[in-house]
Amino acid sequence: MNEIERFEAYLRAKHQKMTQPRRIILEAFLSTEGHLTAEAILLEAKKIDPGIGQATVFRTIRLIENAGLAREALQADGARTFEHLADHPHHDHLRCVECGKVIEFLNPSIEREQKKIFTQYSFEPRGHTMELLGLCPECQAKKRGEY
Amino acid sequence: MNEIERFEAYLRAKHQKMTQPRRIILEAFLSTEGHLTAEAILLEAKKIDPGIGQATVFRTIRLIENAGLAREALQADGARTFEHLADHPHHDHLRCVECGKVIEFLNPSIEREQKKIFTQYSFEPRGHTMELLGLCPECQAKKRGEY
DNA sequence: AATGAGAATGATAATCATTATCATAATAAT
DNA sequence: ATTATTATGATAATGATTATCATTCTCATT
Ligand SMILES: [Mn+2]
Ligand SMILES: [Mn+2]
Ligand SMILES: [Zn+2]
Ligand SMILES: [Zn+2]
Repeated sequence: MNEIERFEAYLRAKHQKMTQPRRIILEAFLSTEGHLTAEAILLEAKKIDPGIGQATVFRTIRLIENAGLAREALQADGARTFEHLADHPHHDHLRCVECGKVIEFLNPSIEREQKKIFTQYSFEPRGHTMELLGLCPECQAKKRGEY
Repeated sequence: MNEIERFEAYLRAKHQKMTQPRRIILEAFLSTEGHLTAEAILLEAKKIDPGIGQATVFRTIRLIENAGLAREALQADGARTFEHLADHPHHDHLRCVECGKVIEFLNPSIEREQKKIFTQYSFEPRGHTMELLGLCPECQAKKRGEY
């Protein structure tokens, strides 16, 4: 079952409707990689149909998220960003505080410890966010005056 | 050196001034525990001096943060929250997605692995955020119908 | 203690991302 | 095809944070 089909199944289960705008927004979103802002998704969707409204993008992103096809990536400054999960297993982020570069990684040992913490406090796991913040090698060089 | 003195030293180093509002806001902030929103800090500060303006609270929080006396706690919904670091070593958070309850913890093994990741990618560490999200025991009980 | 340049304050307006509203249009079950 | 229901998009509203700016406060210097 592909992403579109999964989205349709989700909507059916919720007695909601699959529509042209929703299909277009999902396609636009899936067509890109990385962390997208609602505005970026709107721009991409408008390439397919210029009539798409941004309210619909906000609404549809939430649907896609609830359908389990996307997750919110830790928001940088102003706007929230989202990343889709197609062919993209769980990972966390290492971000450069200077240039914003993002490296995705997965550390099994950390994931294991996190599970232990849920167990220790009898919490039912629902997810986690983790972002490591640092200065990337390039920005370190710039700081040193190597232009 | 206590918190107020550290704040004064920070301001002096930056050629900025210690003022009555700044002192009051810092005191109000320090007088509480937990994760405070700017508005909550304003309310606390107004108990000391009702004339304090909320713009000054926003400005002063940022100063306090840059002085290394506070950090932003992962924002829940709308408003950012801050927690002071006095007598409060580094920790991460386990939050209930239902009732918002927060448990603070520190896992040395995770901290160690995070350092390794910085090293692996040659990033100069600047910090990290981590929040585990789950359902607390009480909210699990409620979900089961035990009211 | 008085001065004065620079910095800070607080009231208010401005931003900007996200939500709410609502009249109109699209969807899907019958 | 009918129709009850839901979705859309334009627009206004919201709410947290920032910017503006005339007035007031600080503090190094006299
Ligand atoms: Mn990612
Ligand atoms: Mn905390
Ligand atoms: Zn960088
Ligand atoms: Zn709970």
